[in-house]
Amino acid sequence: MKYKAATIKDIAQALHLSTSTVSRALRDSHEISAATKQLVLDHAAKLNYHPNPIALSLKEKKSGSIGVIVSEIANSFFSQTINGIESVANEKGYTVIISQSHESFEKEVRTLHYLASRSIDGLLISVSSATKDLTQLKALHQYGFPIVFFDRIVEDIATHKVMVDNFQGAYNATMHLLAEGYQRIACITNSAHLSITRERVAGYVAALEKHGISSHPSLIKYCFHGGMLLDEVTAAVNQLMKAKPRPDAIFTTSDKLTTGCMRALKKAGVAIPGEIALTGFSNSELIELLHAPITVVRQPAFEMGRVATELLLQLIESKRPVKDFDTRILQTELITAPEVPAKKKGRK
Amino acid sequence: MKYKAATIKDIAQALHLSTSTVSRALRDSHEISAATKQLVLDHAAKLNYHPNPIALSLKEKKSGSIGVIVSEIANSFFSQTINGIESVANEKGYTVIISQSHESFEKEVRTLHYLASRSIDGLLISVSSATKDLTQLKALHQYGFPIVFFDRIVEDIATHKVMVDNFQGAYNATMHLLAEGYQRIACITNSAHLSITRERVAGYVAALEKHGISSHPSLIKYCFHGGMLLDEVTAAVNQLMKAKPRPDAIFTTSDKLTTGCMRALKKAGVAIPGEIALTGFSNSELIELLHAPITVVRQPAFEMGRVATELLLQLIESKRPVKDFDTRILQTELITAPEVPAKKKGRK
DNA sequence: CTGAAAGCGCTAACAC
DNA sequence: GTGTTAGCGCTTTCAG
Repeated sequence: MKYKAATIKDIAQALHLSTSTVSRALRDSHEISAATKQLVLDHAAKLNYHPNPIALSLKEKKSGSIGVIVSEIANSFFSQTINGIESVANEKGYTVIISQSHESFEKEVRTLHYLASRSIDGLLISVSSATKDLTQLKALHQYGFPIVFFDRIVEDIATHKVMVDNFQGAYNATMHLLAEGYQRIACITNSAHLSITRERVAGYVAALEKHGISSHPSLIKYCFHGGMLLDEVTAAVNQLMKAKPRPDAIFTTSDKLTTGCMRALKKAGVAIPGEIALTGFSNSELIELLHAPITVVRQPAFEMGRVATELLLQLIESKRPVKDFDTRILQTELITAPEVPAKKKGRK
Repeated sequence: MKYKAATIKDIAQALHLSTSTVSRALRDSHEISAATKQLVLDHAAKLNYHPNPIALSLKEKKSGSIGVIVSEIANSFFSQTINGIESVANEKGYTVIISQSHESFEKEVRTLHYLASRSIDGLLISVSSATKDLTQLKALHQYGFPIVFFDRIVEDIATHKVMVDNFQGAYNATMHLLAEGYQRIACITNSAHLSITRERVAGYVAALEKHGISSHPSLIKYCFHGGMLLDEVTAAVNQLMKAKPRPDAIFTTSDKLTTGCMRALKKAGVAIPGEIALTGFSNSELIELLHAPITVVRQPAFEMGRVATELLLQLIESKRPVKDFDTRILQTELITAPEVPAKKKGRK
């Protein structure tokens, strides 16, 4: 059962005009008499006429929609980013088509093809933790297809990029743990493929070194699936718990890892912050309600979405090929948990 | 800068064939010789040809996309539902266009027009808490436009609907509180416009009555914005805290209200479950990590998304007008929190 | 087996 | 000021 919309032709026939006259009247062209315009407008209203965007797209060779690929919308960081994306896109009359990769490379590629074939005008993407092969993205990019990366950047594709100062965010978080007296700080992080992983781990290592502590590879755990699989995080946590001497704190580099880690610690019966402290990246709004209201690194997600979308639309609407690309770095915020007296330990 | 895709015409010219032959070859028509087919297919591959979906849509008068309107994707329940929707839609080759109403009626109407004008083939909607005027939805529905309601149903529009047994879910939650010995149970709920509000409140009242307790209007607080505004929830909580005698438990009827209530109680310095117990609808995965791991009513969100989408596609693909509509009722699950000894009080 | 032509809804030269 | 025509990419009669 189909909804049959009124077309310009319907109006033209009813009014004994040509379609072009109607079209022009509708677009308020100066070469149409006021009388005719009124006639057309009235009839259009009566028929509840709406231009068919598909026909328009065919003609203009643009669809008015942009694609977004994130790993998971059920993730505070991404849903906040999407809100930012949506706010700019709607403002400018674009539709947003959201797709999830669920941290699977295969799903990402499929989605990519799908979106590209759905004739979107541009793409915003935060690559999956499993993405190591960039063939598809590069091909698309080489065709001149507008792409903007956000959060999880791909370094060797030259286009606009938006991210936070990952190094600094991780550095601050680790420094915070050090300042509280923790000394043996482990790190649970995402797939090593990701730019954010490298940068965040570097920040963590730098903070340790600043305190004269050398990082230990066995205390850095990479989760290939970025915490999508709880088992992976649990395994990492359990290994850390068995290390001798046992770490007294953990730094996690993403939302999913932070909550996954809490879950694993809870299951293992390890108290936070009593037995081990935890600090990590997270944009979850429930953090303050958690059993252990930990200190978190918060990213300006909404802002990131806005900026990325502005850059993308700029790319899309540019008349000539853009050759000069921006990399926008936003700042993170360290939201410190209320002091838990029992937490202090060690020297200092 | 635009990506110029190959068209059937390009292939036809290169091969000195007509566009219709190419078109047929591509669709593997039986009336094309194997040789020609091979020729066309090879060349199509070489040119990385992909049919233009917009041209197809124009012709077929269907876009292959469905619209979804929810209040907020940054809400566990809705993001899980969307995953369910996506899974069915992708399986069947449909694109999902997600829009948020942010619990605003104006935004919802704007979105509705927008989606309708973007020529989506059908709509899945969970109305906003502020929706009281159904003119737009009814108009769309009367034109024969396929719509399926989920979660927040609109009763007087005859189409497929998917929801949980709200009455039973609320009843079970309230009975759980009663069984634990709480007697003066308040209720913080959504806008009174919503079907789910009425049903959940009814379940709550029925449970109380089952225990010979009559419900008291002053203990039922309606939040018009469904918890989108924390102030609204805070005000409700504060009023309840001032009631004499003070309630010993609160039942909340949605995700946003449940967490909002926890936030408000925390700010007011009221301990859960020490000073007041809390139970409510929630699909958040962080519940078990909360300071007070409360008992929650969980909805089969993913499943709800799947079912709703199946019904919608059925509507879309039906040859003749559907007159026989389903209302699918799914069951909720009561996830009880681990016993906190201090919680028991009162008789029983 | 293949081609020519029309049409989906709309806009934009190009007439008159 | 208004009409005619062509064309966006594709499918589909209708002819050969």
